[in-house]
Amino acid sequence: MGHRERKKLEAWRTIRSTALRLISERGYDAVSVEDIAKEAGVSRTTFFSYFPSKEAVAFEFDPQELQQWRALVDAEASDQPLWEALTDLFLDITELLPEWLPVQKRLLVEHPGLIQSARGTCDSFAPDLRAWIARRLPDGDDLRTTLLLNVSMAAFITAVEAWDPDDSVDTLRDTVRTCLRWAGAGLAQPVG
Amino acid sequence: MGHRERKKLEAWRTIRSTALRLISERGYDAVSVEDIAKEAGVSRTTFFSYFPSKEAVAFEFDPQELQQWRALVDAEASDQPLWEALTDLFLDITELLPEWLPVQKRLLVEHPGLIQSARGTCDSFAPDLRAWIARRLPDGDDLRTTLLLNVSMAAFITAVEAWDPDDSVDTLRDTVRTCLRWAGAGLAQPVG
DNA sequence: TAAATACTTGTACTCAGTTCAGGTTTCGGC
DNA sequence: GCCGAAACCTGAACTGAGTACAAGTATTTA
Repeated sequence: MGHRERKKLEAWRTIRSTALRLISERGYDAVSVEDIAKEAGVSRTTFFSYFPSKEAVAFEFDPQELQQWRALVDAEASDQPLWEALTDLFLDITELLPEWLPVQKRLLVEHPGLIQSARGTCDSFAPDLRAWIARRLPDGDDLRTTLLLNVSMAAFITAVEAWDPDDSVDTLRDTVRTCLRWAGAGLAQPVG
Repeated sequence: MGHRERKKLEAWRTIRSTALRLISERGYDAVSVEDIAKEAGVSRTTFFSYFPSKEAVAFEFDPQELQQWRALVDAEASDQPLWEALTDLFLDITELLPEWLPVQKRLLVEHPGLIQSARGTCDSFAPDLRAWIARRLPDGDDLRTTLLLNVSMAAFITAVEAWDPDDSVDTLRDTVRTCLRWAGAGLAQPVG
């Protein structure tokens, strides 16, 4: 990892942590992009070269962690059934972001309007997941692929929504497992 | 329906149709709120008293149609199993918005960034649907209720995403039925 | 060391969204 | 029909997000 790349990641993390700290302290609306940039020792222009929007800075994935997760997806070659393997990939995601997750969740609780952009976070890993599902499904059934992707994400998001950030991340993982299991078993059935 | 209420609905519809027309003609980014307001014969301030944002004007439900759908939900008392009844409620939604749906879908195809706010449209009926589900589920199982809501919406959205706006709305309905059936049967199972 | 390339910065701009004070329209009671 | 209250519309002025760009600085490669 060259000097340049290292500095870039460092800057990314400085901006993100500064942003989440300020927002936790003062609330989302009371913090401007200019505040964040100034506090992170960077210009407003540079802020927008790292993050496409103010909302993104709160929810986007750490580039390195995302890369690690992508490697896991590519390497996934277990003999588990599709849905179980998919569940594990979502559990992997929760492993990658234990640091900021409680802060982000608290932010969401206080500011429900941000849920939309929090969901947008999924866009960063959805394409990889979609390709992975398509690979494991018989010949190009696009509708089924998209449905598996969207429904599994919905189950995942449901678990995150239901999770109390004051509880441990393990609690979240249990809920993720439950939601994915229920969705996999079929929601038309009574609880089983 | 008093004079006041009627005028308000009329203004709402004028603004919406003007907005969708201009956006179809020139593209989303090339139309400003000021353009829409001017063309609709109303002030910018008034625009924002009808719609919370520029994105909302393209996707929000017609208040009257939403009210009609709510009446359907409240009246729903068939002896169908939960998941079938839920499917019908989603099909009812597609019945309410045949007029603008193709335009909206074309807008989404050309401008994928708007998908987030299109999903936000669901927020207008989600609470009603949630209450309906909770009523039909054994004692306050919040997690299960939310999961049913989120997964059924995900299946619905999948169908809309997969739908080609040049096809008939009946095609969309078929896809909605398919997606809901698959999700209800359990996605861990092979296609059935 | 020098040229090419990537990154940062300040400036200036557009436009979404909010606030507010004042004017206009509609409504209910008489 | 008349009048006061309430709802509604409007223009003006403001904040702050996001973009474009030209000039400067650091990094890489040869």
